[in-house]
Amino acid sequence: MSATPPTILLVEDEPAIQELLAFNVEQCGYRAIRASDANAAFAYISRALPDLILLDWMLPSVSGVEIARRLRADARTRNVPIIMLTARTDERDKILGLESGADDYITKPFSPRELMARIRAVLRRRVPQMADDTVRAGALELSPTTHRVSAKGAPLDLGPTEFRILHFFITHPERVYSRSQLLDHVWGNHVFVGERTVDVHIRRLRHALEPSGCDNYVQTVRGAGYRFSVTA
Amino acid sequence: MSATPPTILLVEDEPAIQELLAFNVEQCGYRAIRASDANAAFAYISRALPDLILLDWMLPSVSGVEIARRLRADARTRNVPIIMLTARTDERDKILGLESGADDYITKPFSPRELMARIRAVLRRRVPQMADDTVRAGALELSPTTHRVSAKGAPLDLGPTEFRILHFFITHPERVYSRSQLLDHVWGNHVFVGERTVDVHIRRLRHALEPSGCDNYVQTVRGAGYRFSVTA
DNA sequence: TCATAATGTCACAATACTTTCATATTATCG
DNA sequence: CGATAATATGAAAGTATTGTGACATTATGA
Repeated sequence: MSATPPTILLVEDEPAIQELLAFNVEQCGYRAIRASDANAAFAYISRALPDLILLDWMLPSVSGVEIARRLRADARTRNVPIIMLTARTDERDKILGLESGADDYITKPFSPRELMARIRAVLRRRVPQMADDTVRAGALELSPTTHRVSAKGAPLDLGPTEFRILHFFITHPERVYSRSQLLDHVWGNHVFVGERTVDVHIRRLRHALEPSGCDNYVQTVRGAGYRFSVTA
Repeated sequence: MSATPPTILLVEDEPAIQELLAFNVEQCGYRAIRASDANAAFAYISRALPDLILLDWMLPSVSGVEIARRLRADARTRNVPIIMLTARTDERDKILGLESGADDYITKPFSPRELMARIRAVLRRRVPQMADDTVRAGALELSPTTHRVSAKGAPLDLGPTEFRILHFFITHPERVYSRSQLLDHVWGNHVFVGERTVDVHIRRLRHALEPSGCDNYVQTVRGAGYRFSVTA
């Protein structure tokens, strides 16, 4: 989250604009990957999934719309957020951009501020942990920026790992995550840590939530993993 | 989803525009709920979550931006898509709208076509990510991702095997499966488990379904096996 | 550097679940 | 209607999964 900055793939053929994008993106603390055509873009994507793709509408050979369509067709890349860059402003284009599966679009010339606002907005809804918003669930309140947690207004003392687990849970409620999924999401991809370790940290998290009665938000789903839910 | 049309909550104080929105929305086959201020909106939301919220920027007392912020902060409402309706077009407004967590915005006066295209786009990208792999049969609802089962809305408590059996049944209704076929499909191929074991789990499944009266969905076909069917 | 906190791992306890088995109940057919 | 086979049911034994406390190891900060 704050340890590894979100990676943004820029697909843009004009070097000047590509440079401008990269500068702004990195200015905001994101990692920028450059690609000047569809081939380069897919080459990168096949190796690692970016957290977001900035896609130029007009590209040599394969267009941005076509790239977006292909990304949406593949299960692996289906959920990667896409922001479309376009010079046209008329209504049909907007609609096409949205219909093609882009999460948002922005028209050239764009202001850096607007670009960044859109990037943050898209990241916030697609990768909730990435946005540093204060999140709430039931009686719990967690603020990533101040790194504080409170239950019913009373401050809680959590270790770093418990904090990250709770943050992940609050931003991904109602869904069961296996131990290995939690390891991937909270610890980082493919760590060499035993799965039972998750149990222990879940236990510590529950222990910290116990005084406020919020410990039942963290639910065991036998044979499947854990689920965070405000409702029993 | 296709059985019950998506519900769209309209938060708009001007009656004329509210009516216009409702007309268009219902024209598209959605269900429109009207609210003319923040109180009415939250009153509805506290009872049931809409599939999407159309939110006017300018509202009496509590603004649309403020409403969006509150919705995004709470885990329960965090994932409800929001489209912001605004009369202003200048950049700062756009940014505020996005920062507040809106999924999209549209400026007044809007064309019905654009409005509908945006609604569809937002619904398309938001719904599939949340567990809409939920399967239904009669009064039953089962969601693999949240690992929850409910009958007539009331949550059910099932063991792992019963959960898998019910999942298999709901996705393979109206057909008789022998005990060994069930063992293959639910337990896994060629397990060394006695066939009578199936009976026991069927019994437990029925037992769990009994309070809701759904136990007769699981039917015995003497000499052949079991069949799942909503109709007696 | 030392003191302190955080982390991961293990062993064992506590549960929840599965399977089997013995027995009761029900259906089917002569 | 009775004999027989198939299914239902309850409970006990067996198995797997999860909870928990203690401890060694590794970061972190004064």
